[in-house]
Amino acid sequence: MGTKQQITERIGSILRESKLSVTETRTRILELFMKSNGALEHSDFEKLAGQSFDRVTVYRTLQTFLDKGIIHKIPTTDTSVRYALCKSECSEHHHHDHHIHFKCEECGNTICLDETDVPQIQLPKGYAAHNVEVVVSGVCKSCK
Amino acid sequence: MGTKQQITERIGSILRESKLSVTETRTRILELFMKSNGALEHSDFEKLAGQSFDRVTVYRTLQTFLDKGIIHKIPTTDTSVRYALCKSECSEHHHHDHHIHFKCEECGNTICLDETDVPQIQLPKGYAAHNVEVVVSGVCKSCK
DNA sequence: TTTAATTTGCAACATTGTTGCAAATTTACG
DNA sequence: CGTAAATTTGCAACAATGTTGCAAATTAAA
Repeated sequence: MGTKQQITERIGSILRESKLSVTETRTRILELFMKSNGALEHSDFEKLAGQSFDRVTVYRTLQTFLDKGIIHKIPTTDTSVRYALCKSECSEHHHHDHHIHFKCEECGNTICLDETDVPQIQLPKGYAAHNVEVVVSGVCKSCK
Repeated sequence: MGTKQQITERIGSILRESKLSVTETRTRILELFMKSNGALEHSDFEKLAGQSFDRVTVYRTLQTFLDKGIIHKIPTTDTSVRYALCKSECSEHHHHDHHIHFKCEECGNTICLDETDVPQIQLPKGYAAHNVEVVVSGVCKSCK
């Protein structure tokens, strides 16, 4: 994980690479992503950070991070939107988010399984696939 | 598809099998599901049916249909929730929804691909899978 | 350090989802 | 068929979530 110093350093370079100003809100939101071992949704930021974040700023920050390829969305069957950090090989124009997601039914956590391959899907004739999203639900390592 | 008469008949038996009263709202919502060749979200009902549905009734009807296994949800990366009709073999306690979903980037439609198998996913050690959701996005037959 | 560009926070608003309750509709049953 | 019981609906009121414009604050550039 690294020292607090190193994390701050890493966050700074992520933001600078994306040509974004290094601000307190952005730094703290990225810290929360790095500390959490799973996906976060909008309401988590207000909870995790107390009253200190303005709702609007969180919405705009997450949207900016999405645009720059710093985070990605994870599909859900409810109205919440979950976000997770992209790996370092991702950038605004080049994504390597080809991994599956796992949602634990016990702890509710959603994590990215980077080691697990996305399966090939044999579609019916006439369909062209651009992207495959896989979300497996079950019981995770820690909850077993 | 069948005549209007036959559809009404079919809807009646779906509702009776689930021990639900056959009401006008429920009948019309099921009709919309049957006529549409894809998944519907909440706002579609207000659009498709003009002003005639009360918002609250639509929410409650969809929740009831979910509870009874008449419809199922489809994962999305936005805040909307998409619903589609289950096949006839589904019921409150016994689901056969093991199919993948396809979202067309052109027409925006989401459909169930019943013929296509859900892939086996090889999870890391320590994870137990109960359910696998797959959503493929790309271009559908009609838009090609 | 000063200026220009970016970001933030507030207010106000729009949309989406929920709850309680009385009126209306549907079902069950004589 | 007609009545009583059960279910469903619609309204009002509210709660939660997401959006926009704009002035003040912060950050970057010189």
